[in-house]
Amino acid sequence: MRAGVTGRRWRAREQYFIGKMQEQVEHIYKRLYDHFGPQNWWPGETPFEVIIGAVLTQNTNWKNVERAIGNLKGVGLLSFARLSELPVALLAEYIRPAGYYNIKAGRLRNLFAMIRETYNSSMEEMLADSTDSLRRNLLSVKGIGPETADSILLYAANRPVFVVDTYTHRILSRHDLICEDFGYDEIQEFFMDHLDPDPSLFNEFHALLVCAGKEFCKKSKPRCSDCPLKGVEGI
DNA sequence: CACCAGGCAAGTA
DNA sequence: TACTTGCATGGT
Repeated sequence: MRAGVTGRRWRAREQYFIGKMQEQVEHIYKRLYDHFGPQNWWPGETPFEVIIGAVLTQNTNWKNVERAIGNLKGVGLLSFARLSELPVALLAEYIRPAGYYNIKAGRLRNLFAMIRETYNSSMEEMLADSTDSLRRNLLSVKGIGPETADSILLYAANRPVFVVDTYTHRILSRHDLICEDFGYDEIQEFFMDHLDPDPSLFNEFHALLVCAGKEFCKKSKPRCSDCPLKGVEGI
């Protein structure tokens, strides 16, 4: 009996904090949206282009990625059939502007091999797989980590998966919304536990965080004076 | 000139 | 397990 009452109180208390956290996460989104407006991130014309972009943008400015993709597009190589047959040294040359071009050429080849073996070289088949299965298969590829995998899931496959990047970690920890030592999965949970699983919301939210990071949360500027999240703190 | 960008894996102790 | 290093171009 007493245990029941305690349990109820504990649950009520827990519900209260979950509610507060939800408000907080939605509040962050609203602040960013009000300040930056809709981003409408469509990082490619086709799912395949989005996938290539996701790998090429690893620790790299998007502007450089556009150049690399432009090179491939310019010679009509931007399809799985053409690109997966291209010799790795040649692929590296085309994507040179994206930096780390030898590493990334190898990573793309690893990804192509997985698509060939697991999804019969079919984009359609791959994009029709379940979110969990596709994520596992992407993570099994050498050179595809959690952020790249989740970017593909969200931006190419339109799945409700929150993408975490260095800006996300930096912004949240500087505002004491998460612990500094939170890892990728913990940060992802922070969002996914408190938001409706809506791909377009996750898409916009991630884009807004990147936008805010670029302007107000540089590595070199420990504190920023007029960031749109000023005053927002953890509970 | 220095520092940074929408990471990831391999090496070291 | 926890920390460090290599990978590389192009912009500020």
